[in-house]
Amino acid sequence: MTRDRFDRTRSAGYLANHMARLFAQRLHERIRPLGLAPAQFMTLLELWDEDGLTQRDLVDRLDVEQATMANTLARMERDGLIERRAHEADARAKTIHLTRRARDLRGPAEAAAREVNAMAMEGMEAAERERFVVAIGKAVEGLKVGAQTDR
Amino acid sequence: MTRDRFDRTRSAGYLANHMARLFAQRLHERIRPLGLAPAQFMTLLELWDEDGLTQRDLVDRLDVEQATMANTLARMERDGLIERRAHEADARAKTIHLTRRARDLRGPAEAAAREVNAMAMEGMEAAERERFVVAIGKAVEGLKVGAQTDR
DNA sequence: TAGCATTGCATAGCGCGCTATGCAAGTGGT
DNA sequence: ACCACTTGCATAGCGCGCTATGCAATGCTA
Repeated sequence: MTRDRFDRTRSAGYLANHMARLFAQRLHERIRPLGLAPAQFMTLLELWDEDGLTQRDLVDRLDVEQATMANTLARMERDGLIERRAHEADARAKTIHLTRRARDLRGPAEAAAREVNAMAMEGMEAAERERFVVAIGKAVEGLKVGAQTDR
Repeated sequence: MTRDRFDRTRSAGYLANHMARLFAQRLHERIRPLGLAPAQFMTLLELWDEDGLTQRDLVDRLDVEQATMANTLARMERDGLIERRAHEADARAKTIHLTRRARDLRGPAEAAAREVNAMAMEGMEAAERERFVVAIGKAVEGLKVGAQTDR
């Protein structure tokens, strides 16, 4: 018996990838004039809320690998968005602090992100948007559970 | 007046990025044993359906940049998944053909993808899953419309 | 307190998005 | 036939995911 052909246009995974690429493109073209890239914006969202976090804190909150965050922070430091200072109690760690420049970008950058979110959900009613966000959350949970736990 | 704080856990764009990373991770860990990476699998989905496409065809169907596809195809050729032959009518173009090895991977690779999709939608009812896929489609449309058209 | 495991971070290497370029081959208009 | 425009592809360079390593600082425990 022949299996159904795999239809990428109905595959949640394929669609999720496509959607995420488009989100990143629309966001990037709007925040590039500010000197920002998507992962930097994501990182700033945390730091705008709470300054002085460690790399470890950011890794935990944003769910990326430590090496990924290390590189993103290196680019942000290079671009004058953050400074790293010695941690008070732990000589291994460093605390991350925003520069004036980074602080000033909050308004325009968040506005850009809201704009992109609005574009994406333009064709949905309020209740539909709500369900959409909830559903993505469920998918995230389902996919997290399946992570390799054996390390 | 102070704007609402931007809450990433309720931002469609942030969630979309997170979900897509998780989808890619789960898929990759399942198809890595087959010698495949996610973008290669995506490309194979088209070629399993129709062999002998050109790079241009793949770019149009999968909505990635030409340069991205060129690199993905180079890796696939290096890994013995495809061969490129001279196009019959156009000396600039090449047609892409699957190797035996690539053809044989269809079953296990598609099974892996179905498995990951199932994980993601485990916590949803049938109707909810349907709405989810439809909603992602709407988001894709909304985000595509906003693409820079001025080139 | 000496020794070992854990933790925080950096770095190398690779997949895969993107933009920007460049070249050769095809096409259309005069 | 010629020239300009377009089209198909390759390449360089960069952002940002990932795994795998390595090192120094910390913590735990015998």
